[in-house]
Amino acid sequence: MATQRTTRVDPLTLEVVDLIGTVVARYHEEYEDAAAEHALTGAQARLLSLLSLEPLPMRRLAQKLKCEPSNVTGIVDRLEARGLVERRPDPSDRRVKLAAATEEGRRVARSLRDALNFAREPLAGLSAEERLSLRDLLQRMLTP
Amino acid sequence: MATQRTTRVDPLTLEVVDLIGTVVARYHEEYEDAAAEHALTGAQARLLSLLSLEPLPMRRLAQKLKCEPSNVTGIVDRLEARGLVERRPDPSDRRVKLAAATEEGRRVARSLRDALNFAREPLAGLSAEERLSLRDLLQRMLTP
DNA sequence: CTCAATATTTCATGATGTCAAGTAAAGGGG
DNA sequence: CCCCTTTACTTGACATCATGAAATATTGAG
Repeated sequence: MATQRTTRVDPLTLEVVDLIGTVVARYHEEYEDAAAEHALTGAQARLLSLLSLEPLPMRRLAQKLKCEPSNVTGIVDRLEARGLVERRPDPSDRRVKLAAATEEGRRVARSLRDALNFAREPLAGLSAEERLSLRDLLQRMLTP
Repeated sequence: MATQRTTRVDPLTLEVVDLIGTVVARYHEEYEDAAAEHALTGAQARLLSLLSLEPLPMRRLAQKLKCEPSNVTGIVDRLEARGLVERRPDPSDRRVKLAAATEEGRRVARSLRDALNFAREPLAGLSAEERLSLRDLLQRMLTP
């Protein structure tokens, strides 16, 4: 009874899983740090990045962030109080409010993105061929 | 002035960065889901997983979780209230409190780990050779 | 027009996180 | 031995994030 379940998974897979865990931890740390340098929380930075591409209804934001709409209300409130985001009426549906990044908001989002790209320079240590290989492996991992 | 900064980064690198972002999002989602199935939050699951290996002083937990010690107090409080973790005195230093997983806590941690390994099965779609290749690429990415 | 469905907000609640202040113990220098 | 600084942990106050339930406004179907 209670045979060792760990023996079912080969060591190489465990090693790769562990490495991915490390990548995830590193990524998050850098994201939070970059956000903090702009006096933003992680959630605020993610929302602002989404809005820097295009205005979105509150409901769509909640779907993209995988959280409740009532939560989005608070995050947008705080960004709006700082002049980074504004609410606009949707001409085609008066129930809907479109959240949109202001000029200042887009500026901050751009700066944030640059900081992140800089932080991710570790990729530069890989040759073009290796990056191609990494891209293919990640793609196959994500679309089974 | 203000030359396009995006032109400095090649499209392949951006693509890989984007894929990593997707992996990170997927990983987090699955981790939170697995934790929620055990009625744990992400933070509680991470802390319990650490303690399932060995008891640790509160201070070390804060370092591992990259947060303030006062925060760890609350998380351990909640896990202790559910009988998954207990505080023990450190014989060699009476200031220190060692947090340790209980028998039940270790059981939950084991179940959580199995659920995660199951969720990460996408790796199974890669051949041993490909997993080796992925391991090497990730390692080189992480240790520049 | 009526009524169910949808979009958003508000409120209550809990978890997480920070910071500052407090308590207790360790450890060094006189 | 007695200060005095440092260290470990807890407590309290506060902000953010997250959920769920209830309220409001609007849409759109019958």
